[in-house]
Amino acid sequence: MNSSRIAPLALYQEVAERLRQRIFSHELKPGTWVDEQALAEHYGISRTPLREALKVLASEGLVTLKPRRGCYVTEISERDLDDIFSVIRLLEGQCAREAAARATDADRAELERIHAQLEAAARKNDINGFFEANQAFHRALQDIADNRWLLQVIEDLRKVIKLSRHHSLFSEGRLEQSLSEHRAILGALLARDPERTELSMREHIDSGRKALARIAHARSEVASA
Amino acid sequence: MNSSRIAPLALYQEVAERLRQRIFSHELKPGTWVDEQALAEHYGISRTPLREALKVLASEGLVTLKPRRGCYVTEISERDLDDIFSVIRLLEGQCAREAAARATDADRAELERIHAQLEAAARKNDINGFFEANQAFHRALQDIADNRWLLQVIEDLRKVIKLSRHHSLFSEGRLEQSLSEHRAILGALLARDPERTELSMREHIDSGRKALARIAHARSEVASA
DNA sequence: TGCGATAATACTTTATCCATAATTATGAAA
DNA sequence: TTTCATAATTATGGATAAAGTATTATCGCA
Repeated sequence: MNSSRIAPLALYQEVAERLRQRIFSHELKPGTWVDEQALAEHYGISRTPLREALKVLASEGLVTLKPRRGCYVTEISERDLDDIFSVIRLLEGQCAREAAARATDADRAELERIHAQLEAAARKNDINGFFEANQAFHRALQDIADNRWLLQVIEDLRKVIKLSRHHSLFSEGRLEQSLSEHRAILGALLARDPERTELSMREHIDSGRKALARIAHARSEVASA
Repeated sequence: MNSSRIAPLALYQEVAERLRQRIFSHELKPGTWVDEQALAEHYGISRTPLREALKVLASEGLVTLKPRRGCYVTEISERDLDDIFSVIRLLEGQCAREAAARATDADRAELERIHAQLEAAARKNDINGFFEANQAFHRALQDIADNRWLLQVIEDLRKVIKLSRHHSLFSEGRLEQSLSEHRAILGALLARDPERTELSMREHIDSGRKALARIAHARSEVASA
């Protein structure tokens, strides 16, 4: 990313971003109460920008504001994950379809370049590298689809998914599976087949959900053992 | 709606709702600057809850906050409308599909009851009544689909559409057309055909977009004359 | 011993004040 | 006369303080 910021972002935005990180890293656990006063002291700021940040996070669904009761980190159930994935599947599918329909030759070349990074990371079993390239690929598709409202909605929902603890790429064999799904998506797109691109993407998302469910299942097995 | 509120909503929520109304009614026009100080005085409150309300509206996309530059009512282009409708079409389509798959007999009866109100309003050429029944129908479908994340996203996008000035039902012949589309949706749903229900809904949304475009076109004709 | 009421404490909420940054207007110089 | 620079004014963004409400704990009465 670009660390040089033209428009110096407001304090509440800075705070919102830091809180997102802490929530995603589960330093702030789902269901726990957010102590405004302690947080404000911790960051060395007053409670005003902190509260504004919490309003933003609330409308992103990351925290839940209970009037007169304070602020709690949102808890995401398996049911929620099912619901969210069923929406993302639609949206990213549409994204892929649009991208396939609109991609220029330059776009296609860029996607192939990113996919090559994905292949390379997979060969080295470099999970972080794979994760990065994966994100880049999806972001590139969104850029090509060029619909800022579609993008916005996907981003918001993806943030919520991040609340769930696990990283599906750590699931056994998930990396190889994800790679082959990406090959299918790219193949369909390069073949200029929007319909097939959309279907491949939907399968990819569905498969991501299943990987996440496997981890959750494995964890609950361990917990009850 | 239920006017008896158990949890007394916070002031910033009250303010946010009032501002939404003023934005939707175009008392606050798209593109115009929002004068915090004047608004706070107008409502007889301090700037703090007002600022919190603006943060909420900003994340709904109704206003745009420019750092150190203040707050502006979002302007929606025809391009934006195209983009937003293409997303809503997907989401409401999915909603309809899910509803068709899950509806109980009681649900079906309720939908028929609401549809009857729609027919009645159309016969009386009661645009407000039609509008209300229409909203009720879509809301009922969302309730049956029972996916709070899907619902949330649809609501947010619908709010943004409301920013555009016009009411598509005022378009010539739109009321009858909308009614017949609703008949198709209900028919498919009662026939327990999720696929056809989804397609009917998509056509309904597309047709709504076209009606809106006709109005915008007619307005620009008038303006240039 | 249990339940209810009252009081106290703590946290959310709102208001006021202050500082900083941006924009506009005016004056001077070219 | 036009442009650039500087100063002043205005609005945003942050902090602190005060008030109101909710919850919890303790005490008294049944």
